[in-house]
Order: sequence, then structure tokens, then C-alpha cells
Amino acid sequence: MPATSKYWLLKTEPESFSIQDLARAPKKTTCWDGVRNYQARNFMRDEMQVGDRVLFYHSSTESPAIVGTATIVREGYPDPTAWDKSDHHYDPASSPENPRWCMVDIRLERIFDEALPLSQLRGVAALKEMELLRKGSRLSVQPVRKVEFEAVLKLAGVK
DNA sequence: GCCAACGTTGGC
DNA sequence: GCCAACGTTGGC
Repeated sequence: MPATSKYWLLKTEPESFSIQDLARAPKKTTCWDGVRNYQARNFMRDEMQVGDRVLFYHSSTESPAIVGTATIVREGYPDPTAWDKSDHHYDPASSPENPRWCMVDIRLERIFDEALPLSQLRGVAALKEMELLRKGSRLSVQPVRKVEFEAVLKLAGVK
């Protein structure tokens, strides 16, 4: 994927943080902390830019689905939960002096009137090569092609 | 540097 | 809860 990608997909388990939680957050904004995968980190650290568009995805739930959109409002900066011993994502190899993990801030754009479940997305020709739909895909931060992003918005009935 | 063992993700 | 598909770790 080229460094010019402007579209992303972020996964979250709604039991820990859902799009409804994001809607209730101050300024409908949150930091995307807790990512502990190098490929996902690199996307956040090196490629995400303010204004990039985001598909918001609920995983590990009864009906995994894309549930809305968000935008990047702050570019990559160190994830302080990595050096918080009480945090579930604590990593002793990271420190304020030498941070290993990274996060961005996102702001809610819209919650879809109807979520788009994986089962529905799998039937869409324009999404045939989408990373999310690849067998065995686990990346929690992944690039999305423009045509894919637009196809998803169309499915969601967003003008 | 190989690779087996282990831990995690996440759909089903 | 099962398990396939990954990523990471660590012995050698």
C-alpha cells in the first residue's frame, strides 16, 4: 500500500470500546491506545495524517461489522499505556525516553443507521480484495483503498 | 538464522 | 468454546 493512503480501518472490541463510547467521549475524540503490533504501529506512526478517513469496525462480537466512520485528528505520538505497569498493555521494553508504541487521535464522524456486517461485505464485488475480508486477517489497523471506502459508504446509504 | 513452542486474534 | 491463522519468543 502506498504511503499516500488516506483511508483506514480500525478494529475494536465493542465490549472494551465501542463507537457508542466514542460518541459519548469529550469532543467525540479518543486516543487509539493499546495497539501492540508492529505493522499496525507503523501505519499509525508513519502514514496516518490529519484528515484521513477511518472505517470503524466492531470485532469479536455476535455480528462483526463496520459501524461508522471517523477521521484522524492527531498524528502518531507515543502511547503512554506502554509504560504504565497497571495497564493491561504494559510493555517493559517501552519507556518515556524510548517509546516503542504509538497511537493517533480520532474523532467520530458518523454512526451508520445500519451496521454493515461481515457477512454482507463478503458479497460485495468492490470489496473482494479488502484486507478485512482476507482469510486469516488479524491486523487491527489496516489501509483501505479509496474504491473500498466509497463502496462501504454507499452500502451504508451515506451520500 | 532456523524453527518449534507458545500466545493471541477473531470468525464461527 | 473451537480452532485456524498469525506474530513473537527463545533455544540451538
